[in-house]
Amino acid sequence: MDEPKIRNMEEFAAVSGISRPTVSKYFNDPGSVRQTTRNRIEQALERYDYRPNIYAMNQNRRLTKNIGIVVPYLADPFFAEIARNIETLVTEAGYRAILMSSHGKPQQEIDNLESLRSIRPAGVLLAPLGRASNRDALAAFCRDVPTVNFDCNVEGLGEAFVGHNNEQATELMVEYLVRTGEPPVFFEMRTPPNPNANKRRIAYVAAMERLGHAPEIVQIEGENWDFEGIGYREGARVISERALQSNTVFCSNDRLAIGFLAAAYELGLRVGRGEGCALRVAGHDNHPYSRYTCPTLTTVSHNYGLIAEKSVNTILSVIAAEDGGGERDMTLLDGELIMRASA
Amino acid sequence: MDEPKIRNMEEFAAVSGISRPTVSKYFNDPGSVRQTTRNRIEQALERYDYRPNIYAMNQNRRLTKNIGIVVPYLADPFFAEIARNIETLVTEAGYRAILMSSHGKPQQEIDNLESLRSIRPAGVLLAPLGRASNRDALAAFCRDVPTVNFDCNVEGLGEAFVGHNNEQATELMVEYLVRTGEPPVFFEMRTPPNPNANKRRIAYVAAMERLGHAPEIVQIEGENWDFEGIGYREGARVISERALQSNTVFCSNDRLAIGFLAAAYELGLRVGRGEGCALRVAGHDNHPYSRYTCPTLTTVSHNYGLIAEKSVNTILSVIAAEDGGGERDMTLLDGELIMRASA
DNA sequence: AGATCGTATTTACGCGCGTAAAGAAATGTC
DNA sequence: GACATTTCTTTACGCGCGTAAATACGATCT
Repeated sequence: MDEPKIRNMEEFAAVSGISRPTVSKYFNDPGSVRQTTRNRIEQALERYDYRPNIYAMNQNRRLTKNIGIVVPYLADPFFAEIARNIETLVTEAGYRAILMSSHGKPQQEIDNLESLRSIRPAGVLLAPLGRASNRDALAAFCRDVPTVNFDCNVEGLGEAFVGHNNEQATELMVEYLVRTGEPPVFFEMRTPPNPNANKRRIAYVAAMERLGHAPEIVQIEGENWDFEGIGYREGARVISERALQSNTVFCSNDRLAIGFLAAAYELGLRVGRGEGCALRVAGHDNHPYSRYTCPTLTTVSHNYGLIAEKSVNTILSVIAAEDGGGERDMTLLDGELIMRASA
Repeated sequence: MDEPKIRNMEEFAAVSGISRPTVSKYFNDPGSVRQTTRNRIEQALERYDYRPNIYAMNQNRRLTKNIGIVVPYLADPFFAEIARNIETLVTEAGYRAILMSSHGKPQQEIDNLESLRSIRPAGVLLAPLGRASNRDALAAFCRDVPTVNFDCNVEGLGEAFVGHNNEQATELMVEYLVRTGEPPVFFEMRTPPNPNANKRRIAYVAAMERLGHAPEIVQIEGENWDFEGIGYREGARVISERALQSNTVFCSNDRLAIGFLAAAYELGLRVGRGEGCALRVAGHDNHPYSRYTCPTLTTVSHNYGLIAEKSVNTILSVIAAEDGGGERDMTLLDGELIMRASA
């Protein structure tokens, strides 16, 4: 890096011996200029410290190089993990990732999208809150900005949906639990914030009936995203009231299961599949903390990597296609049984 | 909202009956125009859907309204929680928060700062990785951009530091543990990624000596940010090798403790302070998951709210002051003992 | 009523870059 | 070597807004 500070593309073009429009072309797509000129530019880039002004660029470009990522709750390591995967892929594709969390609040979700709208992103990857989401506002946003919906499906939202195959995954677990012990009861919130929960309940019922067992569902109260707290409180209640019709509990998600396990521990119930165990508990999601529960949690894993990859590829191709045309395609990725100690 | 789309500030100024420069002034600071003109602008704002182009604004403004937030590891709910607090305050102050995670990787930390630099933020709130950070690169960034360093102190970095009082907090816990049972051994990583760990070890030694006990430190191997995994693996080793000189273990942080508790559970050790318990385990941080461990984790809490508040206030005043002048001031916020079941 | 002060308006320029058009130069083809 | 083709240069304009300077206006005060 030399001393003379480069102030703008004009000056940089001068020192690299190339015209400004060509330099501009290079920055928009390095492959669009001849190899020899590209070399000259890149040599100059090593000698001088210059980067195009991002605001001036985006002001005039029809499409920015920004991709928004909106998740419902970043303090949940599950979403943090998916977001991390997506962010990496987005960056590798040469885009700038803007990560936003709705913190479980519908208004924040709207605000995030409005904020994104003002930076004119090329595309957005959106994991909606679900039940609490303002559908109309989301739909209005998706009409204006290319959007791929992931994790939590909202009918008709965005150009595509990429998510977890709740049916397959639930069936996998039910089958396993039935095969290895008492048929499970299903433990969930009465009004889950996320529609995945509904899919899982329905799949549970279907799987149980298919296997010739009567489905039993325990629906607990709780309104917010403090799933562990809800699982703990209601788990303790359900256990002490002996409201469980089976010694096997299939929680709608790992966070509820984490709370449930804490409650079981506190009440002195031994959880696991060996003798001497009073209860089997299973979860769903393969949450980052599920391997450190006591006992470690048997669960069904999302395919984190593939969900991220497919989501990013989809939004990139939508951006490249420039039209919102075509069907809204849906991709469901299969889950995998993670056998640990709790069931 | 009426039909005629407003395309720019010129048109908006026309329909609101105010000159464009005055409208510009309004958007930069609504309080800087007369009440009557302000009313007229805000009336027009309700009738027409207009927002200034963010890129054109930032291109010319000397200072943008962006504030960067960089944390070492967002998949850690501890940082997610602090980030959430900070983000909220930044937004309330009328700034746009740009949240970035270094994912535990020094190169990513540099990349984040470089990326931030290109959007010319008014200020940055930086929680560095710590030991692995590239000090020179961070320092170079802080020379150019007003920065407040938080959580993990790097000597001389930024205009100020806001963080947790590790000395006070550690002493609090040591005193409690000594008072209620056997003096604790200190369980930590030999080469912790974060300098807070060093402060805690030193404070532990000092507190033990002050109370007339010989400090005992167990240093375990492990290089990355998978603290639970390290605590689990090494906790299991230490327990089975009977390498602990006390029945009381004070873990350097909650994530290690979470792993340790999982190991103890698996090995059949009962943790807690009642009779029949083989071990007491304490942590440090009041990690969001520490209330759901088995048993629930006794720990020392950060003052999340105050750390966020003080950090944001500091960066705002640095931005307002426009100079990097003055001392680098340090704020340490006291921790609070969180008594739960594990110790 | 005139003087005074705080605001608003008018005019004008600049920011750094995208992009279009026309012509020049380099490259590839036979 | 002549030609077609690709790529670069030159020139020029526009994007939407910040901001400065000079001027005009209105409210307030004496």
